Amino acid sequence: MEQQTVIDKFQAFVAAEGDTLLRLLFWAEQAVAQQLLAGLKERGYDDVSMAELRLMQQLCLSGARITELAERMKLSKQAIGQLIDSLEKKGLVVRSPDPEDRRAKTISYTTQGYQFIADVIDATLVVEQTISQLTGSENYQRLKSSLQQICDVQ
Amino acid sequence: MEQQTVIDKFQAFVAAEGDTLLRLLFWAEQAVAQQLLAGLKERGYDDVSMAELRLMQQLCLSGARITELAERMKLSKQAIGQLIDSLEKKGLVVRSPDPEDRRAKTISYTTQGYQFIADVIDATLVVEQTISQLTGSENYQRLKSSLQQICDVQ
DNA sequence: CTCATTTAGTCAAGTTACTTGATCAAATAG
DNA sequence: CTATTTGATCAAGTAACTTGACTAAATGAG
Repeated sequence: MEQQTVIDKFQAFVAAEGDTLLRLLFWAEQAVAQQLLAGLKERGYDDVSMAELRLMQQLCLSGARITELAERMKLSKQAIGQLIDSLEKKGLVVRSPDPEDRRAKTISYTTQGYQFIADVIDATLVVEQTISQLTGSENYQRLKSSLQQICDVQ
Repeated sequence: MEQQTVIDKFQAFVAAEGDTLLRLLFWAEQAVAQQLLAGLKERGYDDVSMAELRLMQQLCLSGARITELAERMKLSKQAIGQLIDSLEKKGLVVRSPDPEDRRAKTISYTTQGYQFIADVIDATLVVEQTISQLTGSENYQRLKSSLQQICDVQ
């Protein structure tokens, strides 16, 4: 009976507050990722994983060295190296020697990789517009800025 | 130069719209998960993974049979079975024969599992309160309901 | 009632997305 | 100029899944 109250407590919490923030974030991310992957499939890409996609995006936004990518994505250099291997095999990126540091390598898009990223942006715009219409654009802006605030804490 | 415009386009999008919704969801979830795991560590739990934690929560909210848990969590029955194995080894749940169906098994918390879930609820409340103060409680409610809307589409 | 089918769960093996530890060569600091 | 740090890689291990094959129990149709 002490035990039952614990479950009751949680269920009452869920009833009152709606689902847990963490669960909502998890499922919302799953849903949006699914929509984006579907959009990419329509555009002819069906063998790129979310991990690879995240790296392709990060490559747009920050430096092109493995060490920097690892820092930004909060992963080990080895993890990034493996993802680069995979993207290289798929013909989306290439490693080339860094002119400023002979230990380092610069990661850059192939022509095919640029096309891919263009399609990702396109598909992303569609997904974001759909969701903006769903929530209302005012709520959508607020949603994004609240999420940004949560990220900024770390 | 055609290629450069693609990156420019994305960077312009990011500059104008803030980060991508998907990236924000990803990083926000990471941040909140980290806070919750830290809270659980303070309460003496340091060997429970997020996958296990999600299952422990789901067990509160819906039926206790592997098949139903698999449906709710959108995972295979085998995946749930493996997580149950692991949670059983940690002493948090037990399998017992289902009285209504001799093929089936009922998953229930051990005493230790109930205590764990009570601590999860406690830690969750702290995390949610912290974030609610960060965003403002009005924004926080809007955030949750927008996320719920996004989840409901699927 | 019986036989065919579906359903609940498990076993085994494979994949993805990571991790840690060791190593090597190049850069940098004292 | 030597000692240390840094950028990347090799190798091996783990977590969190997946698919496919299987068993036993439930169900439904004739």
